[in-house]
Amino acid sequence: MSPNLARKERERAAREELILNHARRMLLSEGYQNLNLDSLAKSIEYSKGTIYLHFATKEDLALAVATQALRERAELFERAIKFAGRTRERVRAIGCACCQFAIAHPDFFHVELMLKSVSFWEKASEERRHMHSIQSSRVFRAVSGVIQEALSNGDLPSRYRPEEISFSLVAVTIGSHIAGVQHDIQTMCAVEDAIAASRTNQDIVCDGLGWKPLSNDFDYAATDQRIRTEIFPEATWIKPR
Amino acid sequence: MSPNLARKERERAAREELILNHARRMLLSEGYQNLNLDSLAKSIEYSKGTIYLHFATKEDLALAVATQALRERAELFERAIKFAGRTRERVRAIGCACCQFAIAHPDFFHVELMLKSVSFWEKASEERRHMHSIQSSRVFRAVSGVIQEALSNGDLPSRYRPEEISFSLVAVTIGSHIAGVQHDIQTMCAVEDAIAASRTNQDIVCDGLGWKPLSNDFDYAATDQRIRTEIFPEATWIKPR
Amino acid sequence: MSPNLARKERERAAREELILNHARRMLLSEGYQNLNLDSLAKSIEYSKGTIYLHFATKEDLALAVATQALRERAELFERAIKFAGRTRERVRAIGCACCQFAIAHPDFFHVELMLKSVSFWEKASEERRHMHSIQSSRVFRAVSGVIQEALSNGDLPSRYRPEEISFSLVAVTIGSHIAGVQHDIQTMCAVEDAIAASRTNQDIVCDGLGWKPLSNDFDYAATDQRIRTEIFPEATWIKPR
Amino acid sequence: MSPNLARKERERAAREELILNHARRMLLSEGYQNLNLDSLAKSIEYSKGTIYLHFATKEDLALAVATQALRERAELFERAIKFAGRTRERVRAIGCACCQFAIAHPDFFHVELMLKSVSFWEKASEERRHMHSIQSSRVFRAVSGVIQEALSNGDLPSRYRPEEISFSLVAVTIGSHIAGVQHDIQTMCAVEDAIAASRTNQDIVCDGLGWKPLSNDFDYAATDQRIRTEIFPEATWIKPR
DNA sequence: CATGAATGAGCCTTCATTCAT
DNA sequence: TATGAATGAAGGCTCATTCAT
Repeated sequence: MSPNLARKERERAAREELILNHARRMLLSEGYQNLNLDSLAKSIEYSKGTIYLHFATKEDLALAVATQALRERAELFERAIKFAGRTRERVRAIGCACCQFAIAHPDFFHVELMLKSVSFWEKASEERRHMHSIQSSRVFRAVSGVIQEALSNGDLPSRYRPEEISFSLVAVTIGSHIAGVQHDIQTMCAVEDAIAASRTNQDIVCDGLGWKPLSNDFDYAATDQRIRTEIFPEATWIKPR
Repeated sequence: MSPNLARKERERAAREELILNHARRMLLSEGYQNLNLDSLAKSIEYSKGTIYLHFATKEDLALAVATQALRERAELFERAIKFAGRTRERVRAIGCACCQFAIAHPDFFHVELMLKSVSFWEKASEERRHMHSIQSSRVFRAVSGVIQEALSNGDLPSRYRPEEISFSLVAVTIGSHIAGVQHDIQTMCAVEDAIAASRTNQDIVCDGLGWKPLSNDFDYAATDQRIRTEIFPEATWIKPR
Repeated sequence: MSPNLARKERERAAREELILNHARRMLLSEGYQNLNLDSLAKSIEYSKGTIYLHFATKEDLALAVATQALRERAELFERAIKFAGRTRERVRAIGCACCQFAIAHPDFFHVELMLKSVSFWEKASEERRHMHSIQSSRVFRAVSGVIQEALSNGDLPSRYRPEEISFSLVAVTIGSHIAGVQHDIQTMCAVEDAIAASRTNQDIVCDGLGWKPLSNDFDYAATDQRIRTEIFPEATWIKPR
Repeated sequence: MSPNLARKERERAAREELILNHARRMLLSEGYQNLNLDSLAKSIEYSKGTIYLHFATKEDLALAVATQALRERAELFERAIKFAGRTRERVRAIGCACCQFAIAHPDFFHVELMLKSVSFWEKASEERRHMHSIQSSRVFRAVSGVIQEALSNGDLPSRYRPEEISFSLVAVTIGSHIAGVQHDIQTMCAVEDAIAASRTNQDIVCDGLGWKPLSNDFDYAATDQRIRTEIFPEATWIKPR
C-alpha cells in the first residue's frame, strides 16, 4: 500500500508541475485576465475539475506560478553567490542570474506586478502565500549576504545603509527589465539589447554606490568569462562588456 | 448663441474631466480589469451611455487617463528643466518632478504597464493614440535636452551614449517607484519613504554615470531648497538629503 | 400669415421627403435593424428630435418608407395599364413596371417582408397604416382591372378565378425578385440577369394561364419596343426577348 | 464506459435538438432580431451558458436552425423524386414535398431570407456553413435531375434552359409561400388556402413551360392520390385538384 | 420650433466555480 | 478520484426615445 501511496503522491506532484508549466506559459503570453481555465484544461489534457483538486482558486494557481518562478530565481541567486571572487564580482554574478531568469521568463515581471493587487492576495490561500514568502526571503538573503560582506571588508563605503543598497540594485534591475520591454522607451532610448542594457545599469549603480573595484579601475571581462564558465555554463549570452 | 456654445463646450470638457478623474481613481485602486463601466457610471452619477459619448471604448477611456497623466508629467518636466543651475541640478529637478508626479498619482505605473498590451492599442482610437504619443515625446525631449547639454559642457563624461544615460535614469526611476510599493520589497529593504528612496537611487545612478558635481563633492541641500522654492512651491516633501 | 403657413407646410413636407429618402437608402443597404436614427439624423443634417416631429416611432418611419415606395409602384402600374394594346400586352407592361420598380429599389422586398412582423404593425401609428393600405389597393386595382377585361373578352380562359390569376402573377413576380438575389439560387440556377429572368417567369405564367396570344403565337418584341417608347421612356433595360 | 458515452452523446444530441426547436419557434414568430438568448434560455429551461456549449454565436444557432430545416426539405425532395411515374408527375411530387415542408415550417422563408445578410455568414462558423451548403445542393440536385430527364425524353420542350426551368419553379414556389402569408395579398387575392394556391401556381408554371402532359390533357387527381399513398402517407392535405 | 445630451433597458458573450456521476 | 456539463453573474456596448433649453 505504501509504495502505492508514494507513487500516487509522485503522480500528483508531477501533475501539479504540469499544470504550473502550462499555466505559466499562458500567463506570460496572454496576461492574467486572458488565462482561462478552459483552455488550460484543454492544454494539460486533464479536466477543469482536476485543476481544482490542486488549486483552490484561479488566484491560488497564479500565485503558485509566481512562487515556482521565484524558487528558480532563488536557485540562480544561490548559485551566483558561490562565485569565487571579490564581492563586486559576486554581485555581478547575481546580476547575471537576474538576466538568466529574465531570459528564461521574459515578461515575468507582469506576473509579479499582478501579485500587487490587494484583491488578488485576498483570494489566494494562506498556504500559498506562505510558500511565496519563503522563496522571497531566499532571494533577499542571497543579495544581502554579499552586501553585508562588502560593507564589512570595505569594498562598499558606508555611505548607504545595507537595505538602501539592496533597494538600489533591486530597483534598477526591475526598472531595466520593465523599461526594456516598453515599446516607446525602447524606441526613444534606442535600446537594442535589453539584457545588456540591464547589466550596464547594474554596473552604473554599483559604481554610484562606490562598490570597489569601480568599473573604471578594473576589467570585468575576465570575470564575466569566469561567471559563464563556472556558474552559468548554460548561458549563451554573457559577454564581457 | 456663441456664449451658449462656449458654455456647452465647457460643460462637456468638465464632464470629460470628471469621468477621467473617477476612471483614474478606479483604475489605480482596482486595476484595468476591475474597472467596469457600470460602477464608473454610478460613481460619476451619469449613465453608461454618457460615458460612450466621450469615449469610444473602454480602452479609449483608459488611454485617455494615461495621456492625461502623461501630460501632467510633461508639464512638470518642462517646469523642471527651466531650473537655473548646473545640468546635474537640473536633472535633480527632473527627479523631483518625477516624485511630485508619483505623489499625485501613486501606482500610476500600473496604468502605464497596461498600455503595453498589444490588444489594448488595437481597440483604442487613432486619435487618442496620437495624443498619447505627443505627450510621450514631450517628456522624452525634456530629459534628453539636459543630457545633451551635460555631455557638451563636460558635466557628463562620454563613457555612455546619451540614450544609455536616458535609459539608466528612466529605469532606476520606474524601478524605484514600482519596487517601492511592492509589499515584500518594502519589508525586506526597510523602505520607509519610497519617494526619498527613489531620489537616492537617482543620485546613485548620476554618480555612477560620473555626472558632475558628484554627490560627494557638492552639497545638494541648497539646490533642493531652491528647487522647492523656485520650481515646485506646492511640494511639501522636497527635503535636502 | 397664411402665405407663411403655406411656406412652412411646404418646408415641412420637403423635410419629410428628405428624411424618407435617406431612410430608404439606409434601410435598403443595411436592413431594418441596422437603420439607426443617429446616423439618419447625421445624414439628413437635422437632429434626431426633428425626426420625431415627423414620425412617432422608428416603425412609423419604416412604414412610411414602404408606403412611399408603394405609391411609386402604384404610379408605375397606373401608367402601365394605359398601354394601348391587347390585355396580355398590358399585363406585360405591368411586368415591366414591376421590373422598373425593382431596378429603382433593389432589395425593396426586404422592407416589405419586414412589414409582416406583428410587433411591427403594433408599433406603427393607425394613420400610417391607413395610408399604406390606400396605396396597396391602387396597385391591386390596376392588376385586377386588366385581368377582368381579359376574362371578359376571352383573352383569358375561365379556368381560373380572377383572384387566382392575380395571385399567380404576384407570386411569380415576388418570388423571382427574391430568388434572383439569393446567392445560392443565383449560383445553382445560373441566373445572370435577375430582371430578365423575372420577365421570363411572368411570360411562363401567362402562357400557363392560357393568356392569349401565347408567347409561341406572337412576337412580343415589337410590344416591348412600344412599352419602352410610350410608357417607360426612362427605362434603359426593356429589350425584346 | 462505452454505453455511458453513448448515452451522453444521445443526451447531448437531444438537447441540441431541444434548443433548435425552441429557437426555430422563436425565430419564426419573432424574427431574427427579436430572438434573444435570454428568453431562449428561459424557454428551454437551461442556462444561457449551456446554449453556448452547442453554438458558438447567435448566428451559428440561427444557421443551424436553417440547416436543420433544409435537411428536412432535402429528405422530402429525395422521397418525392422516387415517385414512379412520368416526369411531370414527379415534379408534382416535389411540389407536394414543398407544401409538406411549408406546412411543417410555416414562415420558414423568413429564416432563409435572414441568411442573405453578408454580416450574418461572417459570424457563423465555417463548419455550420459547410453543413448548410451540403443540404442546399441535395435539394438542388433532386430538382435538376427530374428536369434533365424531362428534357431528355421530350416531356419538356427545349425552349428554356434547364437552369431557367429550375428558377421558374423555385421562384413561383417561394413567391407563392411568401405572398400567401402576406395579409394584404391574402385579402385582395382572396386566398383561402395558401397551400392549394401554391400548388395551382406550380401547375400553371409547368403548363407554361409546356411540361407534358399539360393539365388540360391529363387528370392529375389519380396522381395526387398515389403521391399521397406512396410518398407522403403522413400528409393530410394532398387532394386532387 | 429645433436641438442633441442624456438615458437605461437590453443584448451577446465570457468564464470561474460547482457538483452529480 | 476525475470528470465536464451546467451555471449565472457580470461586462462591454448599442440605440430608440425623451425633454430641458
